[in-house]
Amino acid sequence: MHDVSHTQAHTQAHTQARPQRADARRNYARLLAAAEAEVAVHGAEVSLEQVARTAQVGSATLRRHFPNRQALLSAVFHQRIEALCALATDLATKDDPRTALLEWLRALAHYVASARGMAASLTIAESPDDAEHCFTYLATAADPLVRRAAAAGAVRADATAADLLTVVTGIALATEHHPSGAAEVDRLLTLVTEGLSPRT
Amino acid sequence: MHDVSHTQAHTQAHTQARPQRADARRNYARLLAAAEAEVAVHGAEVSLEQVARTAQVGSATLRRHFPNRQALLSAVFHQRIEALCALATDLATKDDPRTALLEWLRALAHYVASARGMAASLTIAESPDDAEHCFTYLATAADPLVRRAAAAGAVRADATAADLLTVVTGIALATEHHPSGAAEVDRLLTLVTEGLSPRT
DNA sequence: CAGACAAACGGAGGACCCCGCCGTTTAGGG
DNA sequence: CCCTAAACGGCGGGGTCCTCCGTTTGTCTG
Repeated sequence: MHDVSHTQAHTQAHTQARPQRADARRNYARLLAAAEAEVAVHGAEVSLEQVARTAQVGSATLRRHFPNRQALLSAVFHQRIEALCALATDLATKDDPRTALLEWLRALAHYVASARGMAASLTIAESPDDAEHCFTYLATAADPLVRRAAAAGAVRADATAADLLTVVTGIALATEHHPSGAAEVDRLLTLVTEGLSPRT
Repeated sequence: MHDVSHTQAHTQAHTQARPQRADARRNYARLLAAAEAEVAVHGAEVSLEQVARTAQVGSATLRRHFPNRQALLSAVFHQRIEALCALATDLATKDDPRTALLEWLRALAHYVASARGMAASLTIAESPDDAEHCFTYLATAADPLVRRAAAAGAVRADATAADLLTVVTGIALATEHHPSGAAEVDRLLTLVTEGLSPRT
């Protein structure tokens, strides 16, 4: 199935010994580098034409490697997503459940606030079959962390990893155009973890 | 000066308070009606051309009445904003501080979740001089409510009305493309008001 | 080493959008 | 009934997204 080439192209930034031509690999790398630079400046609504131009590549080539905007964004943020997943599995073994979860949430907030467009890319579900969608990827990685915290009574039992993810990305989205920036995100995160108005 | 409808007064207060020509008023009304319909379908990223087309009006006429996208969105959501402000002042006198605030937050969440594009329009600060920007408008209206709750110890002292507003709109933004919709927003709101992980 | 063939490329072009300009229409006061 | 300023809207330039399609080029094979 043609999906093989796509999956390979997107997620396999590390292992690429596949039936792909050398020039294709080269262009993929140029596109990814250009996309990182452009997204860092313009966020998730970056002009795809501009990315192709920066990479000195035809616009059709970009679309061949990344069929839609979300695919490009996923690739751009893939390393950061991976790092967060690794941190989640790491924290799941150490520390006490509550501080582990909080530390992870804070790391997530930091990433999402500092990388322009990352929060937006976590909310968009563009392709119907997004088994590899960044959001679910992160959610499944964080799930054990949340379950463990729930078991210890550190979070409400009905709170899922997806919920926490949604709240954090939401805060980032709402503060993105906001000048104060990352500091604001951190403040709001503590606000919601402690509770806006907890029952006495 | 302010004899005209509220919606009109809001957008045109700073440009001109003079009596408009009859055709201008008529076109304004048509544009607003068209915008409400289109925004309800396509959200905040609605095509301005499409709005003008639906209103059977030239695109320049739209730009004359609404100099930028945010102005149009502000007008579209003005009634809802007004209603929320009225509710805020109403609740500020009745009920106990905490339930009053919570009720208002819930009402806000409901509005923002049901009206497509409203959350987005609350985050965008397009024009530099937006003293009448919807967000600040709402924030000042909610401020007494928050202060009263803070005085009663129902919210953290460092939480401002703008903070609560940001959190709620953020949740709405993060769940907008999400199929589950308004129910999800409500769930997440209780989650953050109670606290994701309050200290024991 | 020299084809051959599929993989990959990139330009062109259509559809749409935002935006400003500017000539034309028309409402409404004198 | 005019006259003027307010209001209108068409047009064109520049941009993006996206698709098609002819051309180049890597790579595999004989």
